[in-house]
Formats: sequence, structure tokens, C-alpha cells
Amino acid sequence: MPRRTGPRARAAGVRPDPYRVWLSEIMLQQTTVAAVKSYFTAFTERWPTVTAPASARDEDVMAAWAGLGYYARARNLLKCARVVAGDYGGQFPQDHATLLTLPGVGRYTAAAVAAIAFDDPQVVVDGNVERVMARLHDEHTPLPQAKPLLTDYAAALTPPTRPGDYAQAVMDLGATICTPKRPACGLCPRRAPCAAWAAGTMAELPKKAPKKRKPTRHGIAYLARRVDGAWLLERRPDKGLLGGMLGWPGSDWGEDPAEAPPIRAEWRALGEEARHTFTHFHLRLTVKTALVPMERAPDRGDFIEAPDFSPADLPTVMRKAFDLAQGALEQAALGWSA
DNA sequence: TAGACGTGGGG
DNA sequence: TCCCCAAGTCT
Repeated sequence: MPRRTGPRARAAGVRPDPYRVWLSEIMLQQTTVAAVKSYFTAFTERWPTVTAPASARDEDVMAAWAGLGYYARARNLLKCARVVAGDYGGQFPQDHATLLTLPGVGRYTAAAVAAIAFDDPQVVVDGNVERVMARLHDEHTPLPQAKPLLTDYAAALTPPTRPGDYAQAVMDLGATICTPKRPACGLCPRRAPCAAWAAGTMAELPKKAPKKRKPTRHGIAYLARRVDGAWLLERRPDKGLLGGMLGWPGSDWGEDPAEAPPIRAEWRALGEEARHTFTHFHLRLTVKTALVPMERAPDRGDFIEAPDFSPADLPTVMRKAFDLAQGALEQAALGWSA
């Protein structure tokens, strides 16, 4: 993965594979290197070139993305791979403006791919770069208002040569030394010209608009296990939260959700709720389980045979519900509860 | 354009 | 146990 191996891992002048650069930048959006690493390895081993995910089944790619979050990235990854495979002969466009037209590729990613994969000196501005620029210039204007100014600062520093190495270097600096909290200024190669260091304000920059509190929503998830071990699951619609992902059929998520069992059964609620926090709300999920006979047909969802089901294919909130149910089953089997 | 959109780790 | 935070894009 380019960002982790770093510029020094490559011989000067050798351009990294645009597909791998694009894939890693998509995965790294709002996500740490540590979280991305195993996913990047799994993706590139299974789908080594952009034509591979382009011809993959949606469900396989969504399952491989499960747990990484922001699932619109995976849906757009599929769209983008198919555009590149279909409209560009399997070769990523090199032009920044054309990159920007690809699904899931915004200003940051287009600039990063152009700079890192194609040696084009585009101005790469992510959260790390914003922080580094705010500190170098002791800029106290809060984000996102300060973004244009910080981009100007970044542009003034972007070199005409080796822009990819430069971009990765600044982002690495932000990730490892010029960190959000307790920056390691003693190790910083740009301490001398840093205005925030001179002013002693580095730890409070960049300023940001205050965050809003998250409301708590409630919901019910229904985990039906057929006597042969199959599980009742449902593919979520492409739009919206967890779009395109597999999940347990459930109620709406809100103040006081109504029952919405997907199949007739004797439902029993677990003693403990599954708790999960999304970007903009907390969720407390009541988990209900039932054992259903072979011949009974569900009103919603489809039974997936036990060998075809892996909880790793589920988004985290759904996997938490599964883990709770499993734990309850094991406790019951061991006679720990009635 | 502000809000929607995940998750895991640190305090 | 929470609360807060972090490597964007789309609508």
C-alpha cells in the first residue's frame, strides 16, 4: 500500500500502479491505515487489476468491504471500476479533470491519484494537509471556512517534481508527527518555519466548528435460524445507511419502533441490546431470535444456507447482533441461563 | 450547502 | 461505560 510503504520504498521515477493507488486512496477516505491494511491486501490478491472488480459480483465486493464502513465507497468502487474497464479500456485516465468525473473520486482522491500514479503536480489536500498548513501558518480561521486558504498554502508548497512523493510525505508528516493531539514537534523537520510552534498554538489548530450531539435511536433485529442451520437475511437497498449490504431483517430505527417480524415464529428477545454508533446517531438494537421449521416461507428476506453464510460478510452493527445471539446460544447450551 | 454516511481506538 | 475523534464524497 503506497501510503504505508512510503516514498522511500520505491525507486525514484518508478510509477506505482494506478489501480492500487486509486484503491488505497478510496479505502483511506476517513479511515486509518491500520484499518485498511488487511482489506487492501485481500482486495488486491483477489482482484489484482481494475478489470477484476469490474466483472465481479456486487455481493462479493460488498462482502469483502464489510466492516470497513462508508459502504457508498464500495458501491462507487464497483461503478468506477466498470467505467474504467468499459469506457477507458481498463486504463485509469491520467487527467485530473477526467479522474474527477469517476464515481467516488472527489477533489482529494483525483489529486492524489494524479500526483502519486501519474506524476502530475496537483494540489493534494486531505485532513492531514489541512492540519499541517494551519499550523505552519498559525491559521486560526475554523474549518471548513479556512479550506480555500489552506488549499492556497498547500498549492504554494507543492513542488513541480516528484509531487507524489511530496504529497505522501506531507500526509505522513500529519499522520505521524504533526498529529491532531500532542504533536511531536521535537521530531518535526519543519519546526523552524512553523508559525504555530513559534506562537505555541499548534495543539489547538486547526480550529473546527463545534460538533452536534448524536441522538439515540432504537430498533429490533430479527435473527431467524432454520432447523437446518440456514439464516434469514436481507439485502439492504442501495441507497441510504448500510446500502447494498447484507443484514438482519428488522424494524425501522427511531423513537419507539413497531414490531416487524420477517417470518411467523416464536420470537424471544435477548437480555442485552446490541449497541452501535453511526456517524450521526447512536443505535440500541433489541435482538430477537427464533427457530423456524423447514417448510415455512419468510415474508421478507431469504434463507442463506449455513455453509454460504459468514458473519464477516456483515456490516459491524449486524455482526454485533449476531455475536450477541451466538453468545446467548452458547450460554444456554452450557446451562448458564434458563 | 449542510447533512448523510461507519468504524475502531483513545481518554 | 460512554464521548470524542480521524486519511472525503455525494446530494
